[in-house]
Amino acid sequence: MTKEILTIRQMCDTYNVTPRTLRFYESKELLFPAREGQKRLFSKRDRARLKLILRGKRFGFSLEEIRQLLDLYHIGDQQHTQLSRTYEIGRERLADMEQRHEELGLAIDDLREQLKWGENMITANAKPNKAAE
Amino acid sequence: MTKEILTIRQMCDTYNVTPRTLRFYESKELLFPAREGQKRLFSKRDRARLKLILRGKRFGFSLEEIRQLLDLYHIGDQQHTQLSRTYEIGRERLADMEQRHEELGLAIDDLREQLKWGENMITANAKPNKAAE
DNA sequence: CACATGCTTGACGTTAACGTAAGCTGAACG
DNA sequence: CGTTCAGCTTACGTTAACGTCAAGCATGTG
Repeated sequence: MTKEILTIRQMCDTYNVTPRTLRFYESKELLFPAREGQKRLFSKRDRARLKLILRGKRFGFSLEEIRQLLDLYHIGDQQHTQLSRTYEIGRERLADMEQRHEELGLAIDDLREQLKWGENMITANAKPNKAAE
Repeated sequence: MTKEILTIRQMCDTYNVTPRTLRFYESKELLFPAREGQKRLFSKRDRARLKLILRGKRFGFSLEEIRQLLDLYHIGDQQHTQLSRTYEIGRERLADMEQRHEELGLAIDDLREQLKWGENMITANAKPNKAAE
């Protein structure tokens, strides 16, 4: 069974981030580790949130955008202040992500094409000079 | 037929960026507009590059990463200094993008699930309180 | 001609997302 | 008991990607 509670260092090693980063996320209200005296303790929920944060970052979302998404994911836990507003934000983000997903697919196709080109250029060194400026 | 050459303002209006941004990209060697006296003139190729830049940004790539990709796209035009190195970078980026594409797909599914949840919570106001800490 | 318009080049300011260094605390160890 | 270690807070530093003036040409217009 995976350990229930992790120290900051264990978190860092597990998710490959620095202590500074975790404290920073806490200061920005993306994480809410418990305290044992001074020390931060990270629960399973904190880890889930961190995973979402890191994933969001890979997609180019800002921490502020990610925070809103996190609120959405933990919609059950919070007081449902402005719940429908939060929900609305979620719909928007989802649409955005779908858009990006599609664009990214196209970009990948493009790049693949381009790399085929490059392959030719390397194996054969033919450069037909298609068109002058 | 779309106009061949655009001024900086026309570029800005077309692609919804500021002059500062275009000059900045030039200073970073992402764009190479021609000059008529002092003034910058943006060709079709510049526009293509700008489109790629903006697309790359949406995927969370840094300008430096994007510059490398652009080099790749214009691999035919450049002197092929370190051509195979450039090619290699392209392969890496491609793999990276494929990875993100997949992750993004998963994230979208997750978020969709989550939003179903939220929908329940709004229509019916039932909150079963699944598990205590 | 005066002046507005559009573009130019500096150069300093700003925000996000941390990095880094200084100095304090509390448990643990020889 | 001294110190080593892990973690804490406070605070200034840094980088990327522009924003925001300031001041200077060129060109057209009343």
